[in-house]
Amino acid sequence: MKPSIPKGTRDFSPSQVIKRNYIFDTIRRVFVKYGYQPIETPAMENLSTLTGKYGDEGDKLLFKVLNNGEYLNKSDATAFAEKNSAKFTQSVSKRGMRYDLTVPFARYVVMNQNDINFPFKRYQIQPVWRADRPQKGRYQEFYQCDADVVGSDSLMLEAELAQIYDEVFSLLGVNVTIKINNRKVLFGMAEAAGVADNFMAMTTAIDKLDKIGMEGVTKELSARGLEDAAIEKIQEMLSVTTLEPLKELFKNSETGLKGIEELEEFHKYFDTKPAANKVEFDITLARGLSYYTGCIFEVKANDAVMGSIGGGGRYDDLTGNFGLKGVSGVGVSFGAARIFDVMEELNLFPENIAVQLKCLLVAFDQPSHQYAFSILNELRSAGISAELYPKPTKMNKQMKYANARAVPFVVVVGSEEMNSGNLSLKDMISGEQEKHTLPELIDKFK
RNA sequence: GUGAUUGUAGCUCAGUUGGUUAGAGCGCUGGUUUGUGGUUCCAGAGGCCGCGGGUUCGAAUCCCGUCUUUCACCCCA
Repeated sequence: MKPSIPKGTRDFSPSQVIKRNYIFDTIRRVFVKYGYQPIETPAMENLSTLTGKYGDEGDKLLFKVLNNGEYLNKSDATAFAEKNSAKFTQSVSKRGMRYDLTVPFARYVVMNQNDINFPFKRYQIQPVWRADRPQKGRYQEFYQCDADVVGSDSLMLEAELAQIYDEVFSLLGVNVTIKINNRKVLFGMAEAAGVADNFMAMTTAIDKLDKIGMEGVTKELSARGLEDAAIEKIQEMLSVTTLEPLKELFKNSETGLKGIEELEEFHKYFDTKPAANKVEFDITLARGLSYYTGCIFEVKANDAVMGSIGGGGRYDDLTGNFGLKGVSGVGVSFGAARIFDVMEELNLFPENIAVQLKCLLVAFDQPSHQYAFSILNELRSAGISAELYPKPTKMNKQMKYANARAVPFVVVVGSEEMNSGNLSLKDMISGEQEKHTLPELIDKFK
């Protein structure tokens, strides 16, 4: 059979994993510095944990795991006859692949609430799965790197998370704009326009502003049943780029004013330290995930065409779904695959991270091969990443292998070297060769 | 889920209006050389032409289905 992998999934070669780990390590270091602790959760969750948390669209994108055993005995024959896939699926699948890291985290918090010391700051770097059609920068399996805090509603945490974004992306060398808005501001906008009932329709429409333009948004809003007068009011508010003018517009919306207050509070904390990247209020930022209730974030790369490479926000009642009320949470997520693509496109990976092997030993014959193995042991004992070609075959072949491995140095060992103890060190870039004793070599490689 | 698009050697791709044993470059293997690679020279291996069906004397080529690729929409990291 011809080997293949499922659509939307990828293999990662050594150099890709090394680059990806470079991103992960950078993110992890910053998370730890800000006091976040690691947890991991299973790839599979009970479907009941996942469904209903991401909206109808999200539910459709959940990967379901077929039950084991004689699952057809217990299946819903009526639903099958009616060709009701959703209902039938319920009867043959009780587990699903996790769709993000936030909902499993909320589940974890509720299950472990007695052992957790609140506020609880955790980070998590694991893959998630979505049954989406693959596209540019979209896969069915991808890594998320999340940091969340639960058990405090302090706006200081929003500021801290924005600082994490700023610090990670400046370490990686990616210029970004951190966009911030507040769901309460969006609700205030709906109230001010008199369309509070159509809040969700309004937010999904204006979220597309940068893509389809004001004209497209107008069309979309009127298609969703909004009155012309309301649309006009919304358009007026969408052109606002600062908080001040909104205060007058929101004078009858308690929620809207609260949103403005929260954003101001955020800035009181955040502005105490200069940031490397721009943090920008964007009233058109809406975000699809329906569990957000307060501040929302989105990060876009300035120098590459790519969807958002990070997002997050505050969710006041995510644990409420699992029976723990009154625990507020806020978190951010990094899209590792997209960050990878952006860094690749802009050539931002450091040159030397892919080269881990310091030197390759090659031997001419069997006695010198064994002697070279003892040299290899010495180098490794000194903490140097080294390798010996497994057989003393033709030099041509061994050198070709060295090239393919992109190793910077080759140590050539033959009877001459074995007798004198002076080893031939070949610089694979310049092609030059010189003799060194073992201690000299160790010194050079360190 | 909707609309397009792609599939031929390990990789990148040719393959004429349907016509005999399907080609190239790179890579790979062996030889040449031989105490030295990123530069030769010679030889060789490797293809259910994505998969299934159909039209035809004859299909890589035309038709249908299916899977896959890429892209846009929906949605989203």
